[in-house]
Amino acid sequence: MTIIETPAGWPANEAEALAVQDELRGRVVLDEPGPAPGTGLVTGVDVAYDDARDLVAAAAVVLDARTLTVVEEATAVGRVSFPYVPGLLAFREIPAVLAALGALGEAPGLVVCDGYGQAHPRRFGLASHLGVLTGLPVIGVAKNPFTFTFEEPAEERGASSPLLADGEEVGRALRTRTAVKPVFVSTGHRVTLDNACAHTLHLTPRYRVPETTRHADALCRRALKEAMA
DNA sequence: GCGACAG
DNA sequence: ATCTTGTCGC
Repeated sequence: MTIIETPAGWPANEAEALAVQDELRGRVVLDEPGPAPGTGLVTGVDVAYDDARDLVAAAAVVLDARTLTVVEEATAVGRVSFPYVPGLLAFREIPAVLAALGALGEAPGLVVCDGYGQAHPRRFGLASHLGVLTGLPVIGVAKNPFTFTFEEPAEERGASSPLLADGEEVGRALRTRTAVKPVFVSTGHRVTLDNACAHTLHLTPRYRVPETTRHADALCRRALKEAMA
């Protein structure tokens, strides 16, 4: 369990955060296919909060992409560095996520995070921001549609429908379990949307949300409780 | 202007 | 995200 340090020059308010998104947005890479699904390593990251005590805990869980077994885990705890503001989630989560990723003893491979990447009001959600700062391939799998409207995908697992913004497909509502509410996939950095959806399906052999986020979610909650005790 | 809004 | 009991289902 390492300590989270807020990066120097981290935005102190919404105006500064918006300026940072504007500045970094152009560094996103969208023309790389990304790693092949089912090969190499896949790392899930997630963050838990206790705003009353100003505490935050993050977890990074590395899985073997082929077997979906846990290969390594890392956690980090510290103080909250930004409030939750829709559209600025990255500024709240990234310091913690970077600390957890940095505590790993090996390269994370593909990173899967909760939230959006390109499917974002300014095309620079958490997954894209994390990708630009780390240089790693990153995708975002969100549990809620945020501000996007979408057509209900067919009932079968694997069915999807586009998330549109200005007529462009910035993400997909993807059914990972038959007859169950879809998840919302978008690419963050160095991965194609098709590939991001393929990865998401590989990571959901049994539950609606990816194994990576299930492990990371459980671990960061555990880390937060330990930090309080 | 008001409400909605990833986690 | 988080506050929270029981409950239906595989």
